[in-house]
Amino acid sequence: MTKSPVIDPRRTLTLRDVSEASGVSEMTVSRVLRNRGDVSDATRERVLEAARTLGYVPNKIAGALASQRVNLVGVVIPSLSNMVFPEVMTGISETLEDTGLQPVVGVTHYSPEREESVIYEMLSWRPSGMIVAGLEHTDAARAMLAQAGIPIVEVMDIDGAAVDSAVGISHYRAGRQMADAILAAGYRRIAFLGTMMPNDHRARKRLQGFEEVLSRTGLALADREFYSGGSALLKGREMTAAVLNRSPDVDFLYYSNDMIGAGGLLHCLDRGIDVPGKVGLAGFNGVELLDGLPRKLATMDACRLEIGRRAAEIIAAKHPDGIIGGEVIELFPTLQPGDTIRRG
Amino acid sequence: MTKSPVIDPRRTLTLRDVSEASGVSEMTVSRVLRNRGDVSDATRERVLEAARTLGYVPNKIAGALASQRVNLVGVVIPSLSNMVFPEVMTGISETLEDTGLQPVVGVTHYSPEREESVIYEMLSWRPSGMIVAGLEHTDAARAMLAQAGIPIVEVMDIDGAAVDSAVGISHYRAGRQMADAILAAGYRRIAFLGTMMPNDHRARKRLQGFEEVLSRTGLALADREFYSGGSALLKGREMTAAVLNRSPDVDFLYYSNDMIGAGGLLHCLDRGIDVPGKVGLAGFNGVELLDGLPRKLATMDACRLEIGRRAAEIIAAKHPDGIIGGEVIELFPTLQPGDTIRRG
DNA sequence: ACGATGGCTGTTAGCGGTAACATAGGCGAT
DNA sequence: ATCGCCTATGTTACCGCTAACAGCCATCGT
Repeated sequence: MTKSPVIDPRRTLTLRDVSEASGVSEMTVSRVLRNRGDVSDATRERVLEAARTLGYVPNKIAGALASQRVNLVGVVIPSLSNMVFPEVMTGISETLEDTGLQPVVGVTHYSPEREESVIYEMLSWRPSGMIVAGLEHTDAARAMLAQAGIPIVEVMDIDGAAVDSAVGISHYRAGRQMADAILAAGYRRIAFLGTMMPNDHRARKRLQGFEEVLSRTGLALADREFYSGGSALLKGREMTAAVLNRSPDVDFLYYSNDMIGAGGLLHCLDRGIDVPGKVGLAGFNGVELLDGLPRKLATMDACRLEIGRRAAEIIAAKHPDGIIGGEVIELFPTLQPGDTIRRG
Repeated sequence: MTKSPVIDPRRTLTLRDVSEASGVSEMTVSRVLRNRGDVSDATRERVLEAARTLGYVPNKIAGALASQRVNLVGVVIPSLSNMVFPEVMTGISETLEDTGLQPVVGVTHYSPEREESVIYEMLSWRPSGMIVAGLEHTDAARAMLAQAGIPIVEVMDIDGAAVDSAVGISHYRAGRQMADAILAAGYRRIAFLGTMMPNDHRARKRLQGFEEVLSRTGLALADREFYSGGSALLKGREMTAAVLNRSPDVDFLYYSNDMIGAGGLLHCLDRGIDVPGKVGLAGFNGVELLDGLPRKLATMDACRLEIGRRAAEIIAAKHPDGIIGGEVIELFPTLQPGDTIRRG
């Protein structure tokens, strides 16, 4: 607006302002503020002093455009409201901390279309890398990621084809493993309780692995119950009540996540049901919340922190020039039997 | 690197590529992609087709620099791992959704220094607005925010001086209100259990209000216990056990958040303590987790969703030219007595 | 027929930095 | 003194896009 030479006191400052205030060229100021190249101590002091008193904040937009370098890493996750993704974020942040890279979060609410648009939006800021939850994306999203020319890490899941790198666990195998443990403990009439969401591919894969093991033993799920939305703990209670009413003879409840599992556990204890004698329970995730429950729910930890760390390491690794990528890192969750499965 | 005229197939695309592929000027392409200005339908189609087949993703860095407009809103919060801030985020996202603005999250881990650096980092991207949790900041951070020339909204708390606008509740008053309710129910030997963190100013203010009411009635806290880190639910149990051992005659436990309150409640129920007859309990926040507990913990909701919404509305409101700002919106939490305070 | 009008497209000049190169001294070795 | 070389600083040319303005052409009223 103001093209007049009159100095607008509310105009935001530029390098030129600092340069004039300290009597050196803009380039020198730039060098001081980025700690790059040789600058004499006297000059450095003068510049820093000027920048400080003016309250100069550099414009990274201009800097990024000129240098073709952006210190941002896009992180695309389905949700922030269940404990799992925040913990992945923690792992990412920790690891990125001393690399100068900064995570930027986008949330998709489990919608593929939203995911596509979030990815598009993020790529338009030309980040140095992208971390995306899951392997399932729209074709357009996959194409954009593949073309972006930056490291891409798909996290949480490794059952499928990755665009570039991947870090996660096999949910399919996790489901099988839990089924094995449950069968080994002698349970036979097993019910599944989980989310309705058709786009929660990881829960789907766990269930698939789980059912495969059952059917190979000549069994099938005795009952199943789905939910969506609401307080997971409360939903867990309600679903459990529904299942136990409908199928009084079930002897095991397999939940797609720990939160509803915890609700189910509380319900069983309320009803005075013998856990794990009459009914066993298991969840998934290994959330620390469980530590405070009256009885420890059987679960499998999803290696969330570790996944975040490893993903960030891949992004931060300066694959100098030749972008290598294409790593797939499988982590192995451990079964935590807790107190809700009969001990062999 | 490649200054040669040879086309690098991995070079990222620019407007020029789309312009050449569709036979119109860059400017026209830009207009099509932004839906701005008049473009004939035929041209529009041709451009969109070209952009789609090439897989062009605009460079917002260049766009932002040229237009001096950035569709980002910085959101600075202490943590993602307790349910409260994600819910504020939800309110913000919802409201920003149809404004073209996009939230960018930064996490401070309750450290003022980290907060300062996160704010600096964010301002250097020249966002359209900033939403920052709390009113307590370093002098430098406050100065940067004040000088930024964009709307600033400080959220959660209104007990103090705002840089620009503020949306939140009075935690001081919330503490007083809870104390009134507890005293009214006849409890007299009251203990406080809360976080150690010196930078959780809101918990501090609640406690301050709480103690003021007690002391005005000639009472003082019968005991107090602090924690930091770890599973809040478990910590709640442990702290509660410690307090009940040390001070067997307390008749009320006031927790600084619902999560430890829930742990405390579970502990009391385990021990078969008469709640709320012998011992009453109350927390703070109104997290939906509580709905699934065996007994509903008394709490006060912190209006988190609403705070997020109102803050985003202030940012999104196109205060055309004349930046008005300076609004302070106080919300009023409601006391939810639940089942853990004796009913008068 | 003619300027006025309006729809559509192109041209020019930056936005605020940084890479790359150029330059001015100062100093020791020859 | 001459040269080379290093240190400290300045100059120039963009990065990829958009605001602002300048054309051009068909249509329209008179």
